[in-house]
Parts: sequence; C-alpha cells; structure tokens
Amino acid sequence: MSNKMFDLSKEIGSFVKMLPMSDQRVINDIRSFNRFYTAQLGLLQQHIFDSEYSLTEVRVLYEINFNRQTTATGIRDALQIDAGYLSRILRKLEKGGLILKHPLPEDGRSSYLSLSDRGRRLMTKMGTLSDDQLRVMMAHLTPAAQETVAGAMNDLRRLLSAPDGAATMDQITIRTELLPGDLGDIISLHGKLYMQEYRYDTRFERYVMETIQDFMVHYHPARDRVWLAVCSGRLVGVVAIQHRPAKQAQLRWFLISPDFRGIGLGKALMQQAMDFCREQKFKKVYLLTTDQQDTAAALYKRWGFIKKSSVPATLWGHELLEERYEREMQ
Amino acid sequence: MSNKMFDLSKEIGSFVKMLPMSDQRVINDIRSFNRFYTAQLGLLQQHIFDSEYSLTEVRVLYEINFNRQTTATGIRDALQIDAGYLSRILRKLEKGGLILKHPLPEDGRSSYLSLSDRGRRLMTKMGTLSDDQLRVMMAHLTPAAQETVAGAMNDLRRLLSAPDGAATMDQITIRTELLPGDLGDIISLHGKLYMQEYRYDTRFERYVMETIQDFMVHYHPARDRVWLAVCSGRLVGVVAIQHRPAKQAQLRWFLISPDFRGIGLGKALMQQAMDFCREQKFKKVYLLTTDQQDTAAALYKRWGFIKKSSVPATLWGHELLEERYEREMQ
DNA sequence: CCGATTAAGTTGCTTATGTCAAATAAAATG
DNA sequence: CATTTTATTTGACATAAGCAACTTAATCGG
Repeated sequence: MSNKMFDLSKEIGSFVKMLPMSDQRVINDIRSFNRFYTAQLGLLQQHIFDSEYSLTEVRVLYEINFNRQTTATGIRDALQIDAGYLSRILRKLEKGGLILKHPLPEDGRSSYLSLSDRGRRLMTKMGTLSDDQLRVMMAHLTPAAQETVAGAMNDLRRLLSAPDGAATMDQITIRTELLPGDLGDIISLHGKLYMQEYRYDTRFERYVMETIQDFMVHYHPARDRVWLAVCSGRLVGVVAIQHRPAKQAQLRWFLISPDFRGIGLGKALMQQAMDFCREQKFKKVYLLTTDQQDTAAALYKRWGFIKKSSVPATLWGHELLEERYEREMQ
Repeated sequence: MSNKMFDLSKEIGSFVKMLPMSDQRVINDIRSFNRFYTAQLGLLQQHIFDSEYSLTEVRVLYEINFNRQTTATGIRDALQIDAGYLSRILRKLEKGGLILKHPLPEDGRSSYLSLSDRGRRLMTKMGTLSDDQLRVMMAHLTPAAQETVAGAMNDLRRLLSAPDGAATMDQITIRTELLPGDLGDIISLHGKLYMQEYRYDTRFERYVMETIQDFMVHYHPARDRVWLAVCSGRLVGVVAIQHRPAKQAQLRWFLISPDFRGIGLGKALMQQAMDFCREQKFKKVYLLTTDQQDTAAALYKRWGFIKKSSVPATLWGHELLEERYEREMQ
C-alpha cells in the first residue's frame, strides 16, 4: 500500500524526545499483542477470502458498503491503497457485477460507487461466514469472558481511533437502575480518581463508602436516584440525588473519569439530575465539596449553584476548606 | 499462506449450532475491531519494513529470534507459510548474513536456525524503531488511558490465545498493599459474582460493604491483612484475615473471578493467608459462609476447616443455612 | 473566456509476494 | 533392503501491489 500521506517516521524524530521512556512495559504489551493479533487476523482472513476476491478487494467492498456514495478517492484515502491498483480492483469488481458506478453530474471525472444486489448478497454471505468463524473462536469462552473480549476491543478502538483517544457520547450509556457491583464501582472510581488527582488516600475511599451506606439506609426508590455512565462495561461517570428533610435534596458523587471529560457527559448527567429535582419538586438542592475541586466548582456555578459556606477543616488528612453550594429550585 | 492444517470452516458446520445466536452484539464488536485493527497494523507495519525485508521475512526473523534452535519446519508450523516460499526466504536471509544454518548431526535434512550478530542487530534496530512508532501512537493518550490500552490488549491475548481462555498464574500478581480503589473493587467483585452465580441482589453488596467498614474500623496494620490478585489492572481474586479477640482470626471475602478458577489461584491465596495466620500465632481461624457456596466449602475443608454450626437464616432475601467453619492452628 | 495548474482516474510496466507441483535426499518403517 | 515418510529445495506460475506516465475534467488567476 502506498504510504505518502501518513509518514509517521518523520514525526518520530521530533516527537519522541518528549515522551517518557518509562513506559516500556506498555510498549512491550502492545508489541506482543500486535504479533499475536497479526497471526489471529491471518487465520480468520484466510477463510473468508477463499472466494475469488482478495483481502484488499473485500476491504474495498466493505468500504463501499459502509460509506454509501463514496468515490474512488474516498476509498483511496480510507484504505491507503495505490490509485492505479484501486482502479483495477474497481474494474474487476464492476466486471464481476458486484458494484455499480454512477457518474457524478457535477464532476465528470468521478463516479459514486455502490454495491449491486449481487454485491450486497456476497457481503452478507461473507459476513455470516465470518460471524460463524468468530462464534467458533468464542465458543469455548464463558459469557463473562466474551463480554471482556468485546469490552476490551471497544476500549482499544475508542482509544486508538480518535486522535486524542477521546470518547464520544454515543459510546456511553447512562442508566439509573442500581445493579450489583455498582455501589462498589462508585466507591472504587472515587478512590482511584481522587488519589490520582488530589493524592487522597484510602481514608477518602472509606468516607465515600460511608456516604454510600447512608444513602442506601435512607434509600427511597422514588425520591433518590443514581445516574451511572457506563462505557464498554466500565463505570466512567456518576451523579446522584439524595432526598433530605424539608423538601431539600443533596447532590452527591458527581464524578467523571478523566478520559471522558470535555465531551458533554458532565452536562448530560447534571441535566438529568436537575430534571429529576424539578420533577420531584425539591425546593432546594445542596452539595458539599472542598476548595480543592475547583473545576467541579466552576461547573456547579454554571448550573446555578451558589457557594453558601466555606469552613476550614481537616479531612482525610488534608487541610482544606469544606464548602457548601446551594441552588434554589424556582 | 497455506492453510491445510487448520481449517476452521470444516468445524463450523458441526459446532455452530450449539452456540447461542444471541451474542450478535459481541460478534459485531469483534468484527468492527478486526476491521479497525487491520488498518492499524497496516499503518504500523509499513514503516517498520521499508527496509529491504518484507513483513513475512521479518516475521520469520522474529520467529528464529524467539525460538532459539528451531528448524524450517518449526517456523513453517508457527507462521503457517508455504514450505517452498520459506525455503527461499531462508536462503535470502542467509545470503544477507542475517541468519546462520547449523546442520543437525542427527538429521541430515534439517538445520537449526539462529540469528547472526548482524541479524540480532537488525532485530533490535527494528524493535526500537517500532517502539518509537508505538510511542508516537500513544503520545496523546493520558497515562491512565495507556494503562487501559495495555490492559485491554493483555486481556485479549490471554482470552484468545489459550484454547479455553484460561489465565495462568504468571499473569497474575498478588499484593497486600491496600490502594485507593481496592475497597470498592472488593465490594464490586462480590456484588457482581454473587449476582451471577447465586442471584443475590444489591442487598448482598451492601452487606459486604458493611463488613468492609467493620474491617477498616478495627484495622490493625500488623494483625489484619488483605491479599489482592490482580490481572492486567483488574481485581480477580481476594482473601483477607481479620484479627479477632482471644487470639482468633476471621477469614473473609475469599473469592475468585470465574475465569481465573482452576489455575491454583485459590490455593495461592489461601496459602498466603494461612502462612500469615501461623506467623501471627492465631489460635483459631474461622469463617462464615452459607450452604449455597458448596464449591468454596469443599475448598475450606481441604484446608482443614471444619463445619462447626449451621443455622437457618434469611439473608439478603434468600432462605439458607448460615454456616461457620473453624480451623485450629496447631 | 483562456491558458496554466490541479485533481481524479486509467494504463503500461515492473517487482514483490505467494502458491503448487515435482524433485531430491535423508530418515524411518517393516 | 525396498518402501514409505519427512524435510527441504527447485521450477513454473499466479496474484498482489507499486510507480510513473498519461488522459480527461475541473479550477484558478488573470
């Protein structure tokens, strides 16, 4: 495949010096994975493509099927193959009656490409064939292990595809049903993140555990609610509303995993929480935080929360200001 | 590549009917991952191999480097390439001074293959080259995200390489230091597994949380201990010893993730726990369980625990027998 | 509008990659 | 010792892929 457009090797010289060399372990893991998965893909592909079409030809077919209304250039960019080679592949596929060319009215040089009925049939046939192979491959794994496989693959695709490894909202589901494991995951997420970001130790995690206890003891299915943001089986964001005496409510455990920030997840969670508070006709919503969580504070303010108090305290081994924010619900 | 030895397609007919068709989601995830990773590997490989040696030639070199003292047949089996093609590759590599052939004294047809100094140098050069590429690839990811990538890859390799997806002990590390996130993970693991295996609901998870609270309240660094079995960043097994009045101790949270059972992990954990109890000179160790955890019970018995009581109770919404096992420490 | 330039796709030519079948030669078998 | 099997090699061939020159259509700058 031609390779003019994306020459990493030129960037290496300038980039690599900025990178930590300490991560050799990660690099080794990736290398052995790549070697392993090269073989794995080889095994799979042999069987799909004992048809009269080659791997590359099938990849072209996939591309045409996937992107409706693409041109030769689109495919060339997507699959990074030589234009001349592609031209011949397209001619072969057209001769074989798998694809159709629709000349562009606005550009006499290009044609839209689409699958013919026959092409579509071939794709589905190959699809089911390869699905069957994958089923054989997965047959000896427990359902839980299969979930792990799918989750790991989704993680990799997400992290390696976006240039900055950012997730998008459509990879995340938000649910309110509290399933076994969720309580522990909320505690764990807090423990890990606050350690990463504020150097809090296990004492903080214990504190979170106590608040969860408290929440569950007073739990009222209608008046309390937790929103859990989950991406490929992992908890990546939380928020909860806990009812309090006198038509008040407390917002708790608002937290988003760093790799999922800046994509509107915080907004989505907060939106649902606030909507819930309105529905429940809480008069006032409050939350407790510290002066160290400044980015969170900014977000609270944006959502109409106002700092009502700020008292010095020693919490979890840190000297800080314990702050209380409130918001009146019209 | 030739493909006579491993023809999955023949197995498909007989196997596939036994498999659940419901897992189409998993299959789809795998398919899109494969498409994605094919491209990814393509990108990487282009750059490594703009040397005068092809992908396959380099794979052969890897194989020779990796398996010291292999023959042509060994490589042929490992990489599944045509014998004739391989013969030519080997000749080219030998001419290029990268490999050496050492005729076998006991078999005049074959030779052991090994890398020459020059070959070794090339391998390390390509190794560092490809490492640099991987560094560039990972540069824009946060360290946490990089960990996720490595973890996901290790999971995949482990699950897809062993025929039954079984882990081996060397992929697991057991530690006793209690880090932030661990408490939550222990709770979560219990919640998820007991739901999967005994249909316990969140009430059980809350109970576990309370026991963890209790443990932490009375925590004594010398006399209490937790063993955490971790595989690619995920908690897969636990056991703990909690000191009790009168030189007694309680064994708690003994649990192993299903995919990690039957590989000696339970034994390893129990061994460490019992060694600890002996060191601490506890007179008696006890544990509480129910009649439903029968496989665990068998293991307890094997480790010298004896059932001392069995009383009917309603716990976490289930009618069961609450059982107490004890073991005298000589 | 026109010549120059750029972009999309095609074609001829070449090399690299891989396969198949037959040949060779050493080892194992009976 | 004849026969079969195994490991490797060789020859002939086919496919896959890349490069460069070319055609045709669009665009751009005056």
